[in-house]
Amino acid sequence: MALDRPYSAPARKRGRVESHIVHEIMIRKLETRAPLEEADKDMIRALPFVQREVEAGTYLVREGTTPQRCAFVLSGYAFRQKLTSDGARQILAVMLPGDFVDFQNLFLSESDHNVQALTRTRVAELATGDLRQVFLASAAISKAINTDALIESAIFREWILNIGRRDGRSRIGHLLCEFALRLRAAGIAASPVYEFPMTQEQLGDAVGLTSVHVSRILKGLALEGLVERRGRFVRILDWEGLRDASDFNENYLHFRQLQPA
Amino acid sequence: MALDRPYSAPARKRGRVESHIVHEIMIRKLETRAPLEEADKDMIRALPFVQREVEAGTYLVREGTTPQRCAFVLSGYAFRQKLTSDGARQILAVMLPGDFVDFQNLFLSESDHNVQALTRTRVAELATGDLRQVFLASAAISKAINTDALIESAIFREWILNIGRRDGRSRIGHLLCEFALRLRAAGIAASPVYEFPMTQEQLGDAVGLTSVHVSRILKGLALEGLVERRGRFVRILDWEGLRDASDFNENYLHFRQLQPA
DNA sequence: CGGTCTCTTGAGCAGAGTCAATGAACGTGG
DNA sequence: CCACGTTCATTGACTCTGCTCAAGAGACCG
Repeated sequence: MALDRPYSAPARKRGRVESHIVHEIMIRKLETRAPLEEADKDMIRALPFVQREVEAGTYLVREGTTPQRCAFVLSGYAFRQKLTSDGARQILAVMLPGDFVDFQNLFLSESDHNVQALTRTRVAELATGDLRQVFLASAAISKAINTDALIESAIFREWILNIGRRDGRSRIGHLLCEFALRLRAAGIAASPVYEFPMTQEQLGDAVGLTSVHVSRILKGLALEGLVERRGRFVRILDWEGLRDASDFNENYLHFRQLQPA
Repeated sequence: MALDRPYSAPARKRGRVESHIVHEIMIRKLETRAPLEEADKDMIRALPFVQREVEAGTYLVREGTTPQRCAFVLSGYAFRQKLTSDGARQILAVMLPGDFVDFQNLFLSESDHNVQALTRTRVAELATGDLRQVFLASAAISKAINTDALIESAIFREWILNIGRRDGRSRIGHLLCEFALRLRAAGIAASPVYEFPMTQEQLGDAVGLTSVHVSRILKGLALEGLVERRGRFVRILDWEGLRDASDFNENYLHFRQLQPA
């Protein structure tokens, strides 16, 4: 499989994000999860990191290992993945620019799944130990990190429902709706009608279908005028129609998740 | 459906756990997630709670509401659940005695799923606001709560893999293996070979199958000598055999999850 | 411009669903 | 303590969604 590249892919120089900007992007992300004081922000600004660009397929976390670094996605996409013993792959989550990859492992000794780059991806890597320290040192940051992990959990739950109880057409549509809204929330796409680079095999691995069946479903959705297909990109044409066809309700994404007091 | 009882089922008096014991049980649970200082334990001991026993089917959390109380399971079982628009139910998680029900909603304003009692269940209910306060006041407690939520996330991920990429027989077997180990870890069953009270419809809703098909699969597993069936209980007879047939690997349960430093 | 991925399409198959009817188990009230 | 109603489990017959296998066509990249 083309996605099985070794861990240390060559870092690239181009596209590098200015160092102090990286910290501000991280802070902006955490502030969407919980309000931060200036002192909290300074703790984030003090975190050292290494920036690198990795090829599609590069492993960022391997199942069974203890992650020493936590990547923060600057550009490109990454995904969580796990295999059955007979080699079937299930994609568990997709991470967009502005997502921290490894809050899920922050206090667990061994990762229970793999994380790979979906496309060529630029990440800033923090030391997991540093992250644990700021978690323990600041109540506001621990709240933000915890909230972020809880929102990812909410998405896991919706995926269980999606895969367990919806038919193929709804599953695919639901996934596309989710990406559209998350891309918009991350400031990557201006409208909910957008496109996303994933092969049909990857789409299938994310919703528990084969690539052959995904191809047929996408063809059907295109014939209905709901989506448009161009290579490994899918574009949503009719947001309302796709949302209705997919039983999609955005509540689980918790865009307005801050609890009252 | 018999499970649709109103929120406030009558509380019962019998089986009541002595009040100070409840706090110690909570502390013991949190200590399996992170070490606590005496000061942390005292904060837990200071938390007021209400004890009540609810019938099977009673809702502990409703989707779309803001939970004001967080239940802690003293005896019996509870489960998370979510419905599609055409009424199909997916069970997302099962909670055992010693589990906190609502860390998943601690910092989210609206619950994205329902929680119901699976059997008659005794719970201690804490005020969500109190819990948030101790989270913010103690780094050790916030670490314990966060770790607990991360382990539940790890189980969500495994369920996505289970439902998305395993056949019916493995799905059911996998679920039974998981319960066996979690029951043992919770000190409820002495060996991994134990039984669990769930109807076949509930089993099906947990793994994305119909009750009819679950019935056929259980019959098959019984014929193979892997499990024994008695009414709504299933008992594992051949642990090794079932584990192999189910592609089960306990790593995702993170029984030894405490990270080094 | 050749090789490798990816996508498409057909044909046949099978795992799981649906519908329906019967039987067993259980809890409760008379 | 028995009768009854309800819930749960079982089984058969039939259907269908989604899988497998396979071949060929694009598309993309170096």
